[in-house]
Amino acid sequence: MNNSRIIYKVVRAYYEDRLTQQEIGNKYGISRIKVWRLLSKALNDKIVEIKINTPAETNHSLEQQLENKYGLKEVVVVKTESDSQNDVVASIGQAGASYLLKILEGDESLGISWGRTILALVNALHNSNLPNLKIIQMIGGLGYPEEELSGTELTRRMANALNATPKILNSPGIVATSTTCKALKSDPQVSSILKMAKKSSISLVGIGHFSTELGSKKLNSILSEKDIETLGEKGAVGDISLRFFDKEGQFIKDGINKRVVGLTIDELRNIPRRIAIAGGKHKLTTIKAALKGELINILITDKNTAIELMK
Amino acid sequence: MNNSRIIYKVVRAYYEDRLTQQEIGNKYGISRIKVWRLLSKALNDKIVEIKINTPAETNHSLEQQLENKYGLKEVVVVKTESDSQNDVVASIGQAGASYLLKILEGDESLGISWGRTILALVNALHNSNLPNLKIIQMIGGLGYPEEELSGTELTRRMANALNATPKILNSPGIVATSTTCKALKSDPQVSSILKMAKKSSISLVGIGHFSTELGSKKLNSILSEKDIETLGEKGAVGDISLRFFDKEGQFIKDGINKRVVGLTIDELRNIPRRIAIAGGKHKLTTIKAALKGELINILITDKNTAIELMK
DNA sequence: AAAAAATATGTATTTTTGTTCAAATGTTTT
DNA sequence: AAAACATTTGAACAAAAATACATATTTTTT
Repeated sequence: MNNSRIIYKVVRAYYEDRLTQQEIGNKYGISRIKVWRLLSKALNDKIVEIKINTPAETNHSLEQQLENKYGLKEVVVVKTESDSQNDVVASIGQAGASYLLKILEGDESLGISWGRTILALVNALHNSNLPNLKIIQMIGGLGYPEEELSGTELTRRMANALNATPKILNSPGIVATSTTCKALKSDPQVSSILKMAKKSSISLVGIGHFSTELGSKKLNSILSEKDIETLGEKGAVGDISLRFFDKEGQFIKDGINKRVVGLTIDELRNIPRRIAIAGGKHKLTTIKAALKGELINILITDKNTAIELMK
Repeated sequence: MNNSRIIYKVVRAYYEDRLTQQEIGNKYGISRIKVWRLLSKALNDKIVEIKINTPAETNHSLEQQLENKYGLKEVVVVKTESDSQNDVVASIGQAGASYLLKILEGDESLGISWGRTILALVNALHNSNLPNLKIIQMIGGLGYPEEELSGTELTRRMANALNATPKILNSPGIVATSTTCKALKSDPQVSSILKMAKKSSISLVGIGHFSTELGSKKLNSILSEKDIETLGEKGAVGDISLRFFDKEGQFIKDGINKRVVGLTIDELRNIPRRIAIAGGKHKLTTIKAALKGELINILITDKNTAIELMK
């Protein structure tokens, strides 16, 4: 057998099956020393890579200050490498993943929304084994389904990583007319998931930034121009699972609410532990609003945002 | 010192600095056996993770058939796990990364475009050390600059991973008027980068799929509706670095070409080694067209696409 | 505060891994 | 085809890591 093929078998046997070099040698009929040489080569050629997961450094005093100021159950403040949106998202995603793994008991329901930050969290999750945990998609599909960050994909991937059960909401997140929406909501498949979502003990959401300008690309492809206009006029600054609110965190009443397939704002607010994961400069006003409206009670954010929130 | 802090020091010392457990024990004043226990714990708690990079399996006979049929310099055909766009992109990205590392001599210029597939490639790159390599951004910034897949970000990240020199094109990829475009192109900063790009010995591009329908979201946010309409009328099926072509791979002449800050189609075609990385069902026609027009001469794709291309 | 239980630590021993060196095999040059 | 050179191989040894077991320390319970 060719070296280049056997090296992968050896590497697997050593690191995954935890056999000794001698055992591997016997198994494949090569000398122990050759096994060792293949393993060295693998390390050298980066066929195996060793990754050290340094935990995000947190800032305890800021966390407590924020908890007190806004009356939150828990706050996680991570120091970020740089202020670039990419870094911030990756860091809070990682911190969010650790936090989640820490608090999950294994026998509960977790409703999740969607977005870049949640994607980062999912990417940072280590594999775990929580077979009695349900991951529930709280909002219908948004964006393009082939995208990594579609709610469905995120739900599936998260459930996969945790070895939990995914509960997929088989519906678009927002539809053209309230009639369609009603019809969907009365569909047994959809309604059963929404019922479950409503009873979740924990929710995990991103906080969407709203602006009538370009730049809020996320929404541009989802909402019509007219929707954006009316929401803007009514003072929307952001959304959680497509429920929009103004800068005081007050819910915005609008026809759009009758076209969203997902939990209502009250149902969202009724979930006992509501984790939001959001950070970055441009989200400051929106996060503040969500806190004021008590839409969430657990916040995972970056240090800069935390400092600004304390001002 | 607290366990939870020292464990990271120990892990670093062991895996990064390659000290023995005894040496680490002496260094931090703890017993060798305790060092061992910390290391076990680290492994258990996934503070260290061991990643095995299985190379993408390739299909040699298909590769050769494609090389012959289309007269290509080289073809890489990867087997993918599933047909989902995510999987395909990740797999060809990985294969592209290996291919690139294999062919790079270390003393050349590599022009790159942008897109999801190139992002996947960059993500799959191992760190390397090619200080004499230049990574040149061939097309101005597109999409939202804070996005991971902006050309600038990709160029920077790739250069970073390879320890090469990034050459950033400080300009939008497409502008509103040909006058602006001319002005930009005459800017010394921009023109010097474009000159370098033109002389690259290798180019690495994605193949953009064009359609007048929704779904081609990539372009929707970049081109105006009018642009899309006229391109559609002229039979555009795709683009490479925003140079559009029809289903025969023939370049589409249109006013839009005077508004693109990037290499011209001829300049692109003059680069000796033109690597395209693209796959997935919906890109079939577009890839075929690019091959017919000899816009590329090296192709990295997935098995399904390869089979379809052979029909 | 004493007893019980759980957790942490260290010594001694066994097992596994890493290194050296000389012989064997393969490759290139003349 | 022989010589010169490079590469691969495995036995023997040295070094390091893993385990078992006994003891000490801390935490929890009574």
